[in-house]
Amino acid sequence: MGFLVPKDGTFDVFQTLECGQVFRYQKQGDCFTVFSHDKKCEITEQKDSFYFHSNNENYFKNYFDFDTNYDIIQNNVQDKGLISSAIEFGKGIHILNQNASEVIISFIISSNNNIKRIKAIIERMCCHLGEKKDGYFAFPTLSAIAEKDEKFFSEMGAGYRAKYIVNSARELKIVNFDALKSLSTDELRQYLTSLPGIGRKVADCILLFGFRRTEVFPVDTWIEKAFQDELGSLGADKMAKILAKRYGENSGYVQQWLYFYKRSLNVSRRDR
DNA sequence: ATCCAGGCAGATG
DNA sequence: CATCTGCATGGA
Repeated sequence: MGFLVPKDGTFDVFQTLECGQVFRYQKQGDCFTVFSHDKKCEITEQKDSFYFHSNNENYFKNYFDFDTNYDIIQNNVQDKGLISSAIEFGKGIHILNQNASEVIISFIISSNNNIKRIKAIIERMCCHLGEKKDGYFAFPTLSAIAEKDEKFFSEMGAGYRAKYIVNSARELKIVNFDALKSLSTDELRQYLTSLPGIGRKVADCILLFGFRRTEVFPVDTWIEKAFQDELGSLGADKMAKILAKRYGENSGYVQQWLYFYKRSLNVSRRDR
């Protein structure tokens, strides 16, 4: 139950998992374990290939997005300077094809929070509320979340976001996600921002990571600082519109390269 | 002790 | 429309 991906420079498991798009993974030595919804995958780095081991091989072949040609995208982004440095630094990043409801709940938790704590909150939620699998817990379903109350998620450490998690889940559990996927990006952003705890930035992360809308450019505190010299102190919202227009369909990729680059230079390795 | 972390909601000009 | 403030929590 496994497959090999050769190290040809177009994919790197460390960069892909550490670039901030996913929170539910672990690293032990040269082995990564990733969880998506109710599924698990172990990735071992070998001399000249990555070995993927899972009971859901096809799911993770799609999850890790091996059908996108990242060389072409990188060549199409012709910026010099900062962007090209960021691409060189993170050229093995793939944008994952994640479970949409997991992304929504995870990024509600992410707001005004740090990655280490986001991961801990999500892990506790899975242990207490997720379906028990063989040796791990699934991400909680929207229905399971909706049955709990605000106090429960406060006890998970979610802070003031506890009520956002419950109330958004209670709305989302009756939503047809196939219908959401058929909406335009602007329509889908408008719907997402109507949910409690979801503003422009969280919505853009959900659009990119949960619905693969690569024409959005999420602007968080790191990205905002990276562009303040050039664009000044607009708000994050205006900056997101300007950058999405500038980079078009490549926005999401450029954003990930930049985020990973800037954050890696400023965050110690222990803070993960 | 103050600031910051993948910001948002609500109140007020 | 824009700007301002409070907010849970924990690490630096």
